[in-house]
Amino acid sequence: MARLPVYLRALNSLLESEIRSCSSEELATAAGVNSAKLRKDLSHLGSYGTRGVGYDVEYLRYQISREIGLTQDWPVVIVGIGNLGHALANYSGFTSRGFRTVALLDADATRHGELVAGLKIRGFHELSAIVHEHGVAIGVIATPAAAAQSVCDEMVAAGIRSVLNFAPMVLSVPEGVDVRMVDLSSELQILAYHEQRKAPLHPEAAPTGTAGVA
Amino acid sequence: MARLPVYLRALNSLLESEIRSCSSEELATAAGVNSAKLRKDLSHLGSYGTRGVGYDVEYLRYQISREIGLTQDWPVVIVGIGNLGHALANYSGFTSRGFRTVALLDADATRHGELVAGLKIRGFHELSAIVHEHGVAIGVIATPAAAAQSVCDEMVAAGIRSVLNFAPMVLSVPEGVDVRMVDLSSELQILAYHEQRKAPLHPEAAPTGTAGVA
DNA sequence: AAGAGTTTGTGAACGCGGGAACAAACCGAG
DNA sequence: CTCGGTTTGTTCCCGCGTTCACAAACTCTT
Repeated sequence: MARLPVYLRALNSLLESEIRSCSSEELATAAGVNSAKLRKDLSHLGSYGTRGVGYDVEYLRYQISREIGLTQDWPVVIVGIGNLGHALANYSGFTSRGFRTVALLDADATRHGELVAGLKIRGFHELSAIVHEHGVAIGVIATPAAAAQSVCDEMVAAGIRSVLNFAPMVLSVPEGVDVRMVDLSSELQILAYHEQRKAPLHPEAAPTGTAGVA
Repeated sequence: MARLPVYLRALNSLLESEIRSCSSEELATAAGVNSAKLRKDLSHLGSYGTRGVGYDVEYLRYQISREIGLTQDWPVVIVGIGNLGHALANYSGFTSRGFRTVALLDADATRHGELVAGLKIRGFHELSAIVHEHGVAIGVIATPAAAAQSVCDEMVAAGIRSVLNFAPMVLSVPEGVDVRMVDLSSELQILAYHEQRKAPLHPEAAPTGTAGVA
Protein backbone atom coordinates (compact mmCIF):
# COMPACT_ATOMS: atom_id res chain seq x y z
CA MET A 1 0.00 0.00 0.00
CA ALA A 2 1.08 3.53 -0.75
CA ARG A 3 -0.04 4.69 2.69
CA LEU A 4 2.41 2.58 4.66
CA PRO A 5 5.19 5.20 4.40
CA VAL A 6 2.77 7.81 5.74
CA TYR A 7 1.94 5.66 8.73
CA LEU A 8 5.61 5.03 9.28
CA ARG A 9 6.33 8.73 9.31
CA ALA A 10 3.52 9.34 11.77
CA LEU A 11 4.84 6.60 14.03
CA ASN A 12 8.34 8.07 13.94
CA SER A 13 6.88 11.41 14.85
CA LEU A 14 5.02 9.90 17.80
CA LEU A 15 8.17 8.11 18.91
CA GLU A 16 10.05 11.40 18.99
CA SER A 17 7.36 12.70 21.32
CA GLU A 18 8.07 9.72 23.59
CA ILE A 19 4.61 8.30 23.00
CA ARG A 20 4.81 4.54 23.49
CA SER A 21 1.26 3.54 22.68
CA CYS A 22 -1.57 4.96 20.61
CA SER A 23 -5.06 4.18 19.37
CA SER A 24 -5.98 3.87 15.72
CA GLU A 25 -7.84 7.17 16.10
CA GLU A 26 -4.72 9.08 17.19
CA LEU A 27 -2.49 7.52 14.58
CA ALA A 28 -5.09 8.12 11.87
CA THR A 29 -5.28 11.79 12.80
CA ALA A 30 -1.51 12.10 12.75
CA ALA A 31 -1.38 10.45 9.35
CA GLY A 32 -4.34 12.41 8.03
CA VAL A 33 -6.57 9.46 7.16
CA ASN A 34 -9.75 7.80 8.37
CA SER A 35 -9.31 5.54 11.39
CA ALA A 36 -11.31 2.70 9.83
CA LYS A 37 -9.12 2.81 6.77
CA LEU A 38 -6.00 2.74 8.90
CA ARG A 39 -7.24 -0.26 10.89
CA LYS A 40 -8.11 -2.08 7.69
CA ASP A 41 -4.70 -1.35 6.24
CA LEU A 42 -2.92 -2.57 9.35
CA SER A 43 -5.06 -5.69 9.57
CA HIS A 44 -3.75 -6.70 6.16
CA LEU A 45 -0.28 -6.95 7.68
CA GLY A 46 -1.43 -8.97 10.67
CA SER A 47 -2.92 -8.41 14.11
CA TYR A 48 -0.41 -6.10 15.69
CA GLY A 49 -2.82 -4.22 17.96
CA THR A 50 -4.48 -5.06 21.25
CA ARG A 51 -8.23 -4.57 21.57
CA GLY A 52 -9.18 -2.16 24.28
CA VAL A 53 -5.61 -0.80 24.35
CA GLY A 54 -4.30 0.23 20.96
CA TYR A 55 -0.99 -0.23 19.19
CA ASP A 56 2.50 -0.29 20.62
CA VAL A 57 4.27 2.43 18.65
CA GLU A 58 7.73 0.87 18.57
CA TYR A 59 6.44 -2.59 17.72
CA LEU A 60 4.11 -1.37 14.99
CA ARG A 61 6.86 0.78 13.54
CA TYR A 62 9.12 -2.24 13.27
CA GLN A 63 6.39 -4.33 11.67
CA ILE A 64 5.64 -1.70 9.04
CA SER A 65 9.34 -1.20 8.37
CA ARG A 66 9.69 -4.89 7.85
CA GLU A 67 6.64 -5.01 5.59
CA ILE A 68 7.99 -2.21 3.42
CA GLY A 69 11.38 -3.86 3.36
CA LEU A 70 13.30 -1.22 5.29
CA THR A 71 14.91 -3.74 7.59
CA GLN A 72 17.19 -4.74 4.76
CA ASP A 73 19.74 -2.63 2.97
CA TRP A 74 18.81 -1.05 -0.37
CA PRO A 75 21.74 0.18 -2.41
CA VAL A 76 20.75 2.94 -4.83
CA VAL A 77 22.42 4.57 -7.83
CA ILE A 78 21.60 8.07 -8.99
CA VAL A 79 22.14 8.93 -12.65
CA GLY A 80 22.28 12.55 -13.74
CA ILE A 81 24.04 14.79 -11.24
CA GLY A 82 22.61 18.15 -12.29
CA ASN A 83 20.86 20.41 -9.82
CA LEU A 84 18.25 17.81 -9.04
CA GLY A 85 20.62 14.87 -8.78
CA HIS A 86 22.82 16.96 -6.52
CA ALA A 87 19.87 17.70 -4.29
CA LEU A 88 18.80 14.06 -4.21
CA ALA A 89 22.30 12.91 -3.28
CA ASN A 90 22.21 15.23 -0.29
CA TYR A 91 18.62 14.50 0.64
CA SER A 92 18.45 12.85 4.03
CA GLY A 93 15.46 10.72 3.09
CA PHE A 94 17.62 8.96 0.54
CA THR A 95 20.58 8.19 2.72
CA SER A 96 18.62 7.29 5.82
CA ARG A 97 16.99 4.14 7.08
CA GLY A 98 17.43 1.31 4.64
CA PHE A 99 18.54 3.26 1.60
CA ARG A 100 22.17 3.82 0.77
CA THR A 101 23.42 5.74 -2.22
CA VAL A 102 26.35 3.73 -3.56
CA ALA A 103 27.15 5.71 -6.70
CA LEU A 104 26.52 8.95 -8.54
CA LEU A 105 26.77 8.67 -12.31
CA ASP A 106 26.85 11.32 -14.99
CA ALA A 107 27.51 11.32 -18.72
CA ASP A 108 29.47 14.59 -18.51
CA ALA A 109 33.11 13.52 -18.22
CA THR A 110 34.22 16.96 -17.00
CA ARG A 111 32.40 16.34 -13.75
CA HIS A 112 33.84 12.92 -13.04
CA GLY A 113 35.75 12.82 -9.78
CA GLU A 114 33.86 15.75 -8.34
CA LEU A 115 32.79 15.09 -4.77
CA VAL A 116 29.07 15.28 -4.00
CA ALA A 117 27.63 14.18 -0.67
CA GLY A 118 30.80 12.27 0.07
CA LEU A 119 30.75 10.35 -3.19
CA LYS A 120 32.79 10.84 -6.31
CA ILE A 121 30.85 11.30 -9.52
CA ARG A 122 31.61 8.41 -11.86
CA GLY A 123 31.02 7.66 -15.51
CA PHE A 124 27.74 6.31 -16.72
CA HIS A 125 29.52 3.42 -18.42
CA GLU A 126 30.37 2.04 -14.98
CA LEU A 127 26.70 1.42 -14.27
CA SER A 128 26.65 -2.29 -14.98
CA ALA A 129 29.75 -3.01 -12.91
CA ILE A 130 28.43 -1.02 -9.96
CA VAL A 131 25.02 -2.70 -10.12
CA HIS A 132 26.57 -6.12 -10.03
CA GLU A 133 29.14 -5.26 -7.40
CA HIS A 134 26.65 -3.84 -4.89
CA GLY A 135 23.55 -5.76 -5.93
CA VAL A 136 21.71 -2.56 -6.76
CA ALA A 137 18.00 -3.05 -7.41
CA ILE A 138 16.84 0.58 -7.40
CA GLY A 139 17.93 3.30 -9.80
CA VAL A 140 17.10 7.00 -9.76
CA ILE A 141 16.95 8.96 -13.02
CA ALA A 142 17.57 12.69 -12.70
CA THR A 143 18.70 13.35 -16.24
CA PRO A 144 17.12 15.57 -18.88
CA ALA A 145 14.07 14.04 -20.58
CA ALA A 146 15.99 13.34 -23.78
CA ALA A 147 18.40 10.95 -22.04
CA ALA A 148 15.93 9.30 -19.68
CA GLN A 149 14.77 6.42 -21.86
CA SER A 150 18.25 5.28 -22.85
CA VAL A 151 19.46 5.56 -19.25
CA CYS A 152 16.47 3.51 -18.19
CA ASP A 153 17.20 0.87 -20.82
CA GLU A 154 20.78 0.59 -19.61
CA MET A 155 19.58 0.27 -16.04
CA VAL A 156 17.20 -2.53 -16.93
CA ALA A 157 19.92 -4.26 -18.94
CA ALA A 158 22.22 -4.05 -15.92
CA GLY A 159 19.59 -5.77 -13.78
CA ILE A 160 17.81 -2.91 -12.07
CA ARG A 161 14.14 -3.66 -11.61
CA SER A 162 12.84 -0.54 -9.86
CA VAL A 163 13.25 2.94 -11.27
CA LEU A 164 12.42 6.30 -9.75
CA ASN A 165 12.10 8.73 -12.63
CA PHE A 166 12.32 12.50 -12.22
CA ALA A 167 12.63 13.23 -15.93
CA PRO A 168 9.42 14.61 -17.44
CA MET A 169 8.91 11.66 -19.73
CA VAL A 170 6.92 8.43 -19.75
CA LEU A 171 9.36 5.53 -19.66
CA SER A 172 8.61 2.23 -21.32
CA VAL A 173 10.02 -0.80 -19.56
CA PRO A 174 9.65 -4.56 -19.93
CA GLU A 175 7.38 -6.66 -17.76
CA GLY A 176 8.54 -7.02 -14.18
CA VAL A 177 10.23 -3.64 -13.93
CA ASP A 178 8.55 -0.98 -11.79
CA VAL A 179 8.73 2.70 -12.59
CA ARG A 180 7.54 5.48 -10.34
CA MET A 181 7.38 8.91 -11.85
CA VAL A 182 7.79 12.12 -9.90
CA ASP A 183 6.74 14.91 -12.20
CA LEU A 184 7.28 18.31 -10.66
CA SER A 185 5.59 20.30 -13.40
CA SER A 186 2.53 18.05 -13.30
CA GLU A 187 2.17 18.80 -9.62
CA LEU A 188 2.23 22.50 -10.31
CA GLN A 189 -0.27 22.11 -13.12
CA ILE A 190 -2.68 20.24 -10.89
CA LEU A 191 -2.44 23.05 -8.34
CA ALA A 192 -3.06 25.62 -11.06
CA TYR A 193 -6.09 23.67 -12.22
CA HIS A 194 -7.71 23.77 -8.80
CA GLU A 195 -6.59 27.33 -8.20
CA GLN A 196 -8.23 28.49 -11.40
CA ARG A 197 -11.45 26.79 -10.37
CA LYS A 198 -11.70 28.35 -6.94
CA ALA A 199 -10.45 31.79 -7.90
CA PRO A 200 -13.87 33.17 -8.90
CA LEU A 201 -15.39 31.77 -5.71
CA HIS A 202 -13.51 34.19 -3.44
CA PRO A 203 -13.66 37.46 -5.36
CA GLU A 204 -12.13 39.61 -2.64
CA ALA A 205 -12.29 37.66 0.58
CA ALA A 206 -9.19 37.93 2.74
CA PRO A 207 -8.92 34.59 4.60
CA THR A 208 -7.28 35.96 7.74
CA GLY A 209 -8.97 39.30 7.76
CA THR A 210 -5.66 41.01 8.50
CA ALA A 211 -4.62 42.07 5.04
CA GLY A 212 -6.53 43.43 2.11
CA VAL A 213 -5.98 42.45 -1.51
CA ALA A 214 -4.25 45.75 -2.18
CA MET B 1 -8.26 15.68 -13.44
CA ALA B 2 -4.75 14.56 -12.55
CA ARG B 3 -4.27 13.01 -15.98
CA LEU B 4 -4.60 16.24 -17.94
CA PRO B 5 -0.90 17.11 -17.52
CA VAL B 6 0.01 13.67 -18.84
CA TYR B 7 -2.10 14.20 -21.94
CA LEU B 8 -0.60 17.61 -22.39
CA ARG B 9 2.90 16.20 -22.28
CA ALA B 10 1.97 13.52 -24.81
CA LEU B 11 0.50 16.16 -27.12
CA ASN B 12 3.63 18.28 -26.86
CA SER B 13 5.68 15.24 -27.69
CA LEU B 14 3.53 14.54 -30.77
CA LEU B 15 3.80 18.15 -31.82
CA GLU B 16 7.58 17.95 -31.71
CA SER B 17 7.31 15.00 -34.09
CA GLU B 18 5.32 17.25 -36.43
CA ILE B 19 2.23 15.11 -36.00
CA ARG B 20 -0.79 17.34 -36.62
CA SER B 21 -3.61 14.92 -35.94
CA CYS B 22 -4.08 11.76 -33.92
CA SER B 23 -6.68 9.26 -32.83
CA SER B 24 -7.64 8.60 -29.24
CA GLU B 25 -5.89 5.26 -29.57
CA GLU B 26 -2.54 6.81 -30.50
CA LEU B 27 -2.73 9.50 -27.85
CA ALA B 28 -3.77 6.98 -25.21
CA THR B 29 -0.77 4.81 -26.03
CA ALA B 30 1.56 7.80 -25.84
CA ALA B 31 0.08 8.77 -22.49
CA GLY B 32 0.02 5.23 -21.20
CA VAL B 33 -3.71 4.96 -20.52
CA ASN B 34 -6.79 3.23 -21.86
CA SER B 35 -8.28 4.88 -24.96
CA ALA B 36 -11.83 4.81 -23.58
CA LYS B 37 -10.68 6.54 -20.44
CA LEU B 38 -8.91 9.19 -22.47
CA ARG B 39 -12.00 9.83 -24.60
CA LYS B 40 -14.19 10.11 -21.54
CA ASP B 41 -11.74 12.50 -19.90
CA LEU B 42 -11.62 14.67 -23.00
CA SER B 43 -15.38 14.60 -23.42
CA HIS B 44 -15.69 16.22 -19.99
CA LEU B 45 -13.90 19.26 -21.40
CA GLY B 46 -16.07 19.42 -24.50
CA SER B 47 -16.27 17.89 -27.96
CA TYR B 48 -12.89 18.73 -29.38
CA GLY B 49 -12.52 15.70 -31.66
CA THR B 50 -14.00 14.80 -35.02
CA ARG B 51 -15.60 11.40 -35.46
CA GLY B 52 -13.97 9.32 -38.11
CA VAL B 53 -10.89 11.54 -38.02
CA GLY B 54 -9.49 12.06 -34.54
CA TYR B 55 -8.15 15.06 -32.66
CA ASP B 56 -6.23 18.05 -33.98
CA VAL B 57 -3.09 18.00 -31.84
CA GLU B 58 -2.50 21.74 -31.72
CA TYR B 59 -6.14 22.57 -31.02
CA LEU B 60 -6.51 19.92 -28.32
CA ARG B 61 -3.28 21.02 -26.71
CA TYR B 62 -4.58 24.57 -26.47
CA GLN B 63 -7.90 23.42 -25.03
CA ILE B 64 -6.22 21.31 -22.34
CA SER B 65 -3.81 24.14 -21.54
CA ARG B 66 -6.76 26.44 -21.12
CA GLU B 67 -8.61 23.91 -18.97
CA ILE B 68 -5.63 23.47 -16.66
CA GLY B 69 -5.16 27.22 -16.54
CA LEU B 70 -1.83 27.41 -18.32
CA THR B 71 -2.98 30.19 -20.63
CA GLN B 72 -2.71 32.60 -17.76
CA ASP B 73 0.35 33.57 -15.79
CA TRP B 74 1.05 31.87 -12.45
CA PRO B 75 3.58 33.64 -10.27
CA VAL B 76 5.29 31.27 -7.82
CA VAL B 77 7.44 31.76 -4.75
CA ILE B 78 9.90 29.16 -3.53
CA VAL B 79 10.78 29.10 0.16
CA GLY B 80 13.87 27.25 1.32
CA ILE B 81 16.79 27.54 -1.06
CA GLY B 82 18.81 24.55 0.01
CA ASN B 83 19.87 21.88 -2.44
CA LEU B 84 16.31 21.09 -3.38
CA GLY B 85 15.12 24.69 -3.63
CA HIS B 86 18.14 25.43 -5.77
CA ALA B 87 17.25 22.59 -8.09
CA LEU B 88 13.62 23.66 -8.27
CA ALA B 89 14.56 27.24 -9.11
CA ASN B 90 16.58 25.98 -12.05
CA TYR B 91 14.08 23.35 -13.13
CA SER B 92 12.72 24.14 -16.56
CA GLY B 93 9.28 22.76 -15.77
CA PHE B 94 8.85 25.48 -13.19
CA THR B 95 9.89 28.43 -15.29
CA SER B 96 8.19 27.29 -18.49
CA ARG B 97 4.71 27.68 -19.85
CA GLY B 98 2.47 29.51 -17.48
CA PHE B 99 4.60 29.34 -14.35
CA ARG B 100 6.98 32.09 -13.37
CA THR B 101 9.18 32.07 -10.29
CA VAL B 102 9.01 35.59 -8.89
CA ALA B 103 10.97 35.15 -5.70
CA LEU B 104 13.30 32.83 -3.79
CA LEU B 105 13.06 33.13 -0.03
CA ASP B 106 15.23 31.73 2.71
CA ALA B 107 15.45 32.22 6.45
CA ASP B 108 19.25 32.11 6.41
CA ALA B 109 20.32 35.78 6.22
CA THR B 110 23.85 34.88 5.12
CA ARG B 111 22.48 33.70 1.79
CA HIS B 112 20.41 36.81 1.05
CA GLY B 113 21.48 38.50 -2.14
CA GLU B 114 22.98 35.36 -3.57
CA LEU B 115 21.99 34.88 -7.19
CA VAL B 116 20.17 31.66 -8.08
CA ALA B 117 18.59 31.07 -11.49
CA GLY B 118 18.74 34.81 -12.16
CA LEU B 119 16.94 35.74 -8.96
CA LYS B 120 18.36 37.14 -5.77
CA ILE B 121 17.57 35.21 -2.60
CA ARG B 122 15.47 37.37 -0.32
CA GLY B 123 14.38 37.22 3.29
CA PHE B 124 11.42 35.14 4.38
CA HIS B 125 9.89 38.20 6.05
CA GLU B 126 9.30 39.71 2.61
CA LEU B 127 6.84 36.95 1.76
CA SER B 128 3.67 38.90 2.38
CA ALA B 129 4.80 41.93 0.40
CA ILE B 130 5.86 39.80 -2.55
CA VAL B 131 2.64 37.82 -2.54
CA HIS B 132 0.58 40.98 -2.65
CA GLU B 133 2.78 42.72 -5.20
CA HIS B 134 2.74 39.90 -7.73
CA GLY B 135 -0.58 38.31 -6.84
CA VAL B 136 1.09 35.03 -6.00
CA ALA B 137 -1.34 32.15 -5.50
CA ILE B 138 1.09 29.22 -5.46
CA GLY B 139 3.87 28.62 -2.96
CA VAL B 140 6.55 25.93 -2.95
CA ILE B 141 8.01 24.70 0.33
CA ALA B 142 11.50 23.20 0.12
CA THR B 143 12.53 23.76 3.72
CA PRO B 144 13.46 21.17 6.36
CA ALA B 145 10.48 19.41 7.92
CA ALA B 146 10.78 21.35 11.16
CA ALA B 147 10.13 24.69 9.46
CA ALA B 148 7.51 23.55 6.98
CA GLN B 149 4.37 24.09 9.05
CA SER B 150 5.22 27.62 10.14
CA VAL B 151 6.25 28.54 6.59
CA CYS B 152 2.97 27.15 5.37
CA ASP B 153 1.02 29.14 7.97
CA GLU B 154 2.75 32.33 6.87
CA MET B 155 1.98 31.54 3.26
CA VAL B 156 -1.69 31.03 4.01
CA ALA B 157 -1.76 34.22 6.07
CA ALA B 158 -0.24 36.10 3.14
CA GLY B 159 -3.03 34.86 0.87
CA ILE B 160 -1.50 31.83 -0.85
CA ARG B 161 -4.09 29.16 -1.45
CA SER B 162 -2.09 26.42 -3.17
CA VAL B 163 1.01 24.86 -1.66
CA LEU B 164 3.44 22.37 -3.14
CA ASN B 165 5.23 20.73 -0.23
CA PHE B 166 8.54 18.91 -0.53
CA ALA B 167 9.18 18.72 3.20
CA PRO B 168 8.56 15.24 4.63
CA MET B 169 5.72 16.36 6.85
CA VAL B 170 1.93 16.42 6.73
CA LEU B 171 0.79 20.05 6.66
CA SER B 172 -2.46 21.15 8.20
CA VAL B 173 -4.19 24.01 6.43
CA PRO B 174 -7.57 25.73 6.70
CA GLU B 175 -10.47 24.95 4.40
CA GLY B 176 -10.02 26.22 0.87
CA VAL B 177 -6.26 25.80 0.76
CA ASP B 178 -4.84 23.00 -1.39
CA VAL B 179 -1.68 21.15 -0.50
CA ARG B 180 0.11 18.69 -2.73
CA MET B 181 2.86 16.69 -1.16
CA VAL B 182 5.86 15.33 -3.01
CA ASP B 183 7.59 12.92 -0.69
CA LEU B 184 10.81 11.58 -2.15
CA SER B 185 11.49 9.01 0.54
CA SER B 186 7.95 7.65 0.29
CA GLU B 187 8.49 7.03 -3.38
CA LEU B 188 11.64 5.06 -2.63
CA GLN B 189 9.85 3.10 0.08
CA ILE B 190 7.06 2.14 -2.28
CA LEU B 191 9.63 0.89 -4.77
CA ALA B 192 11.36 -1.09 -2.03
CA TYR B 193 8.04 -2.60 -1.02
CA HIS B 194 7.38 -3.93 -4.51
CA GLU B 195 11.00 -4.91 -4.98
CA GLN B 196 10.98 -6.99 -1.83
CA ARG B 197 7.86 -8.77 -3.02
CA LYS B 198 9.18 -9.74 -6.41
CA ALA B 199 12.73 -10.56 -5.31
CA PRO B 200 12.03 -14.20 -4.38
CA LEU B 201 10.23 -14.71 -7.68
CA HIS B 202 13.45 -14.42 -9.72
CA PRO B 203 15.95 -16.37 -7.63
CA GLU B 204 18.81 -16.21 -10.10
CA ALA B 205 17.31 -15.26 -13.44
CA ALA B 206 19.39 -12.75 -15.39
CA PRO B 207 16.87 -10.70 -17.42
CA THR B 208 19.24 -10.02 -20.31
CA GLY B 209 21.00 -13.32 -20.23
CA THR B 210 24.35 -11.60 -20.68
CA ALA B 211 25.56 -11.43 -17.11
CA GLY B 212 25.35 -13.72 -14.14
CA VAL B 213 24.53 -12.64 -10.61
CA ALA B 214 28.14 -13.15 -9.56
C1' DA C 1 -25.47 10.09 -53.90
C1' DA C 2 -24.89 6.02 -51.32
C1' DG C 3 -22.38 2.76 -48.78
C1' DA C 4 -18.23 1.04 -46.48
C1' DG C 5 -14.84 2.01 -43.16
C1' DT C 6 -13.26 4.81 -39.09
C1' DT C 7 -13.36 7.10 -34.98
C1' DT C 8 -15.60 9.84 -31.36
C1' DG C 9 -18.80 10.28 -27.56
C1' DT C 10 -21.65 7.92 -24.28
C1' DG C 11 -24.61 4.47 -21.86
C1' DA C 12 -24.31 0.39 -18.93
C1' DA C 13 -21.98 -3.20 -16.28
C1' DC C 14 -18.18 -4.39 -13.48
C1' DG C 15 -14.82 -4.10 -9.83
C1' DC C 16 -12.51 -1.83 -6.16
C1' DG C 17 -11.63 1.07 -2.40
C1' DG C 18 -13.70 3.96 1.42
C1' DG C 19 -16.70 4.63 5.36
C1' DA C 20 -19.94 3.44 8.85
C1' DA C 21 -21.50 0.06 11.96
C1' DC C 22 -20.94 -4.05 14.70
C1' DA C 23 -19.01 -8.13 17.07
C1' DA C 24 -14.93 -9.94 19.46
C1' DA C 25 -11.48 -9.19 22.77
C1' DC C 26 -8.95 -6.88 26.33
C1' DC C 27 -8.38 -4.06 30.79
C1' DG C 28 -9.60 -2.54 35.28
C1' DA C 29 -12.74 -1.95 39.19
C1' DG C 30 -15.52 -3.87 42.58
C1' DC D 1 -15.41 -13.69 39.16
C1' DT D 2 -18.31 -10.42 36.86
C1' DC D 3 -19.41 -6.32 34.59
C1' DG D 4 -18.78 -1.91 32.23
C1' DG D 5 -15.80 0.73 29.25
C1' DT D 6 -12.71 0.82 25.47
C1' DT D 7 -10.53 -0.34 21.15
C1' DT D 8 -9.37 -3.55 17.44
C1' DG D 9 -10.60 -6.47 13.47
C1' DT D 10 -14.20 -7.32 10.20
C1' DT D 11 -18.44 -7.19 7.59
C1' DC D 12 -21.55 -4.86 4.81
C1' DC D 13 -22.94 -1.22 1.86
C1' DC D 14 -22.37 2.64 -1.02
C1' DG D 15 -20.33 5.46 -4.56
C1' DC D 16 -16.79 6.38 -7.83
C1' DG D 17 -13.81 5.31 -11.53
C1' DT D 18 -12.63 2.13 -15.16
C1' DT D 19 -13.78 -0.61 -19.02
C1' DC D 20 -16.56 -2.67 -22.58
C1' DA D 21 -19.68 -2.08 -26.15
C1' DC D 22 -22.46 0.44 -29.26
C1' DA D 23 -24.75 4.30 -31.60
C1' DA D 24 -23.82 8.74 -33.92
C1' DA D 25 -21.13 11.14 -37.15
C1' DC D 26 -17.58 11.99 -40.41
C1' DT D 27 -14.55 10.80 -44.72
C1' DC D 28 -13.56 8.59 -48.85
C1' DT D 29 -14.51 5.73 -52.69
C1' DT D 30 -17.43 4.24 -56.28
